[in-house]
Amino acid sequence: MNNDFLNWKGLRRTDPDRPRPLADAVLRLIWEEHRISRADIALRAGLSRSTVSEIVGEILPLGLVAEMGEGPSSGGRRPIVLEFQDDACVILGVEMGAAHVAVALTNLRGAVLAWESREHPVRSDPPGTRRVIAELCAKCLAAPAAAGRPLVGVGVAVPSPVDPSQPDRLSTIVLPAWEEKLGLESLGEQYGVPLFVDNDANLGALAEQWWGLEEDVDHLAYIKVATGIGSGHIIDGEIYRGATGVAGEIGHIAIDPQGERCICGLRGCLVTLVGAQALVARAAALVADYPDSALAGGEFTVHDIEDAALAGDPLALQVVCEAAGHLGTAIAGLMNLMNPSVVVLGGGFARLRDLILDPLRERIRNRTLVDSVAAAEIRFSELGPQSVAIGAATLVLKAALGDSSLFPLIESSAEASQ
Amino acid sequence: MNNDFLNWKGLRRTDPDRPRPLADAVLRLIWEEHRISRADIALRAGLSRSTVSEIVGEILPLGLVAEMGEGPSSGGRRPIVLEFQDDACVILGVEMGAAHVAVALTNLRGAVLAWESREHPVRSDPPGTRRVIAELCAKCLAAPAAAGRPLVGVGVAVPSPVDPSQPDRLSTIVLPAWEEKLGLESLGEQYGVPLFVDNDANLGALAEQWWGLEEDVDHLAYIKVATGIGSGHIIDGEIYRGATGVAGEIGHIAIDPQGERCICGLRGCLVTLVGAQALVARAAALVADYPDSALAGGEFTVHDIEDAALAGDPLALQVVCEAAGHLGTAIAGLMNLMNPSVVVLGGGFARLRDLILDPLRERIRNRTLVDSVAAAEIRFSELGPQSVAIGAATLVLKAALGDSSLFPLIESSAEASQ
DNA sequence: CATACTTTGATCGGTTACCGTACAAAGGGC
DNA sequence: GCCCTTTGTACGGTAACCGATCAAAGTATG
Repeated sequence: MNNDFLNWKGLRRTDPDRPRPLADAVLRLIWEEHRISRADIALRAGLSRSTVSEIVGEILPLGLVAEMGEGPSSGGRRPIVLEFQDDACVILGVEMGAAHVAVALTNLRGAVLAWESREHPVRSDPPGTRRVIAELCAKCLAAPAAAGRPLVGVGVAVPSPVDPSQPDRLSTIVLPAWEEKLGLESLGEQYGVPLFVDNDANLGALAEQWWGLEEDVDHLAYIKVATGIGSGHIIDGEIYRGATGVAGEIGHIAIDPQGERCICGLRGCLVTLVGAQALVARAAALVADYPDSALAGGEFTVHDIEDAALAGDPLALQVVCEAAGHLGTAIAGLMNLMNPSVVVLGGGFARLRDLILDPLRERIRNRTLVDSVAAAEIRFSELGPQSVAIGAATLVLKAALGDSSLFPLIESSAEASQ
Repeated sequence: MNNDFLNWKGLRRTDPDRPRPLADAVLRLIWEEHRISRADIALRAGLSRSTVSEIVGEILPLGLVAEMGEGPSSGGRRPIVLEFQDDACVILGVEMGAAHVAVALTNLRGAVLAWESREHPVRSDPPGTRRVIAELCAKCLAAPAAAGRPLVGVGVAVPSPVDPSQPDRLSTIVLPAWEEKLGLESLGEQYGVPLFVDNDANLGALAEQWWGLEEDVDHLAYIKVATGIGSGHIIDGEIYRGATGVAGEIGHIAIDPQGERCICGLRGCLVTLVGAQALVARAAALVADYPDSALAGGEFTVHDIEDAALAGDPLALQVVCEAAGHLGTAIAGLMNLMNPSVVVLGGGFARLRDLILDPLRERIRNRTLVDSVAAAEIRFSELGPQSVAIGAATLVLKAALGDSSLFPLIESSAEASQ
């Protein structure tokens, strides 16, 4: 509640320092529709045509929207088509993983224009990580696709909970060496753009919601199964962070009280059954029963197990299906509580796709009481390993579409208007 | 997303049919502050004094706010104190339980002015239930405290998921005899007021958030343990319903895969370990080991177990503590996923209070990985058995404070202004 | 106790951002 | 060729905010 009564039910005092309150809404509508005429804007937004004309007149010089000839007549004068210029600006999305850094340069439609990635001990080396990030960002901005295009902002995905009220503060538990400080302000200052930070799983969820689905979905869960297990949530169209920014910890949900002991001190957490180490251990334990397996006799990693499963190896399939079943139990619990309409699976484990889909679906069907919960769609990430970095860029785009003053001014906007 | 781009980040077109957009915000502020001067409103709301004066001039004749003399001077002219008239109107809150109906008549501050309750086979007898509801509502409105006070609206809590988009539709699974129709429109029409419907656990959560806590809490979970187990959630200050209105089903979360078989067809759901039947069965199974127990030799109900536990009976304590442990496991999972700042326990089981608090807290501490998750406060319902009905009334109040045109006009508003 | 300064609340003119109406341009259909 | 539509623009009107000003009624200060 606090001081937000002005926003109660969308009411808001007209902001005096920024021009025309509805301009942002119109700009966003044009973004959503890609190409739209003034008359259609008026129709869709419930504004009068005169107002829309005026607003568009103010928006055009920003260079984000251009008039692109005329559209087909529907029995009268042919409309002037306004088109959002997806490539007017670029955005940097940074992913900090546990052991790597990746940077994506995107346009205003989530398309990746440049991609840089490097292994790095992020956990233990904060200053080096900051240097690597700066370097990869510079490399991306030097790409030909970025030439002459101004930067909107930098989004950063961190492998740590992010408190909405203190975005620059990191959790001591997950990243103790960082001493609670992200320390990337200089990155934004260097380019003169704002910096946005959020949790990696949340940004994966954001990316999947914005770019991975055809339909508009307001309730989405993104589950990343790799070394660890994380999940991010979109609720009512917004990233869900919870009271202290730690929502979505699915990794330590109890699956089996008689199970293995977990690093968190308990037994039978999901990570003890589905994490990378768990899969390797399980396969090693079963290898005696499958002497013909491709994994028999030698060291192997999760990656090897996944490859073997995709090749049809019985041992790998056994391990993978068991894990999928456990994952299904956890996802069912998540669905019962959060009731998403789509669950997106990402991370290395999602490579297996059809191999794990059936055991997953069956377990979920069994464990969800209400039909409409079970009706949620289970699908795999369309963005793959880039989803988190793209999500970081999307965070910036989302902010700019909500407050168009964040968009940089574009000089050469005269040539665009035909 | 849909058509809501006008509400994107609080932007909204000025609504032409209703006067003065910010009037609602000012009215709500006065409600929040109880007593406040015009100057303080301007300060708190960031409006100019002239605007506030004008708005208050329009609000006063509604009868919801009255000038109550002057307050203390702070070095200048003494302010005129505006006071929200909590008793200007009344609200009906209806609770439909599995086997009973209860109706609360409240004022505009959640105080219960009249209370009617009756056992009734709600599940199997829709028409009879509707009659009982109408009867109890009439009884409440006939109470002296309601004399001359206009009704704002009727809120109804149903023991069934409620789809936000179709509030009048009931789930076939939970209440098959109702054939998906609530059929209470006539109740609202009879009094000429709007009808609001939501899930009972959600409304319990709403009531606890609005009236049960001293501080403002935006993330709250309400867990009701009685015959069954339900949970309702407040997220970012709003009732959380999920994509299809089924969020918060905590009862069938998996606790023990080797546990008892559940009506949902699985093993080890929370209800098989903590529900009323589960407690009775567990006590019956242990009664041989406790020949001196008050429960030995004879039939008993959950209520008896609770009473015995409160009296210090070892058998009952054993049963109750085990159940609290299981409940703690489920709550820990919920906290990891939803990250609330307060968890409120309601229902009959919450009577045990201190008896279950320790095993509950311990289990939660063990099962929550992140400190800030575990830092959530666990407390017991302050509203007790009335919480759901009060929540139903609160739903109406919340709607009216968001759209003051829902408040009825009050005739005798002249006498109030001193 | 008179004076200066504060604080509150009301009044009034000004501004902004919207609307509706009117109109010109440019099309389709009979 | 005529009439009717549709699009985009121009212009006056209006609702809802602000700032400045002022009267009323208090406190602080000499």
